[in-house]
Amino acid sequence: MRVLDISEIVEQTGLRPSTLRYYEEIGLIKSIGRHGLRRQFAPQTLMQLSLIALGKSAGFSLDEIAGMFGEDGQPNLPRDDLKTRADDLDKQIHDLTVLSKALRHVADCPAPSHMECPKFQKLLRVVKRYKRS
Amino acid sequence: MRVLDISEIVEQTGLRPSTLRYYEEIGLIKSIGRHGLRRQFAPQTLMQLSLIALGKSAGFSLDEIAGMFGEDGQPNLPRDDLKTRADDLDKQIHDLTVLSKALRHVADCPAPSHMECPKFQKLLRVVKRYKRS
DNA sequence: ATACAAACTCAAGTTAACTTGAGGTCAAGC
DNA sequence: GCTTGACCTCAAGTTAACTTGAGTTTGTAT
Repeated sequence: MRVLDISEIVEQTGLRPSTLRYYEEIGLIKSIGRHGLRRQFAPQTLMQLSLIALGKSAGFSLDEIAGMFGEDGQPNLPRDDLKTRADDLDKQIHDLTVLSKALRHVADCPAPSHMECPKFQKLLRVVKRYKRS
Repeated sequence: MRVLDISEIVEQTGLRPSTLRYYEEIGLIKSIGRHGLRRQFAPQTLMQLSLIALGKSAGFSLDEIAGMFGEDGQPNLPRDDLKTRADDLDKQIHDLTVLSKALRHVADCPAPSHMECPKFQKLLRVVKRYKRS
């Protein structure tokens, strides 16, 4: 199993070295050993970093993400938690879709001010109803 | 036009008073006057706060959101900016959708460890290809 | 053997978005 | 007219997620 230098990880992920060291410090990833001072990473780490990036973009905190990996670095979560998280995500996706549509509409709306546009007002009402639930 | 006390805003939005004062401090919202010491808000503020919440959940910073309102508190953005933002959102929606699907799949997957599941591996590859673009 | 680039450590600094706390003020009810 | 509770101000503290910087240590190339 090939080992990766921190610079290779940097290159492949676009993350900064300081970020990787920080991730290791908080236990989010682990280096597999050292070559002199230099950290060596397992190739699997790249996959972990993909998942971490994905999780972050989904709005999870690093702490939460850390909880999604087992001691071995393999993804590991009880099924119910996973479903709950997926539900949260779907909710967020719905939010974002509303917002995206709102923005696109506003961009094309001929009404002099957005608040005068009935479609925009309707979107706001939808948001409000949704947020209350 | 009725005015709203901070407590009414708190009740209707679920935000904390300190948050509202903070939002006012940074110029995100404006109070319309005072009753003694107490801030009075226009009803329109509730709509603004809806948009702010939506923007936040979409990953915008308060600074960015502040830039989306005109001096009068009406939404206000150049069309190109709006479209760019909508494109960003769609990208993020795509991300989240991938993640949601991944989570649901993992929750139901019979493979002993997730990494052994071909579907999971495919998802990771998709993520990776996507992130590179 | 020497130089050097690339890592390293460790403490301290940074930014966003709030929260907390101590002490002050006021409108309304008794 | 006095109390009280809801607000207020202002400075300082908090958390997450990193970044920066100063000084140190190598493995590799000359």
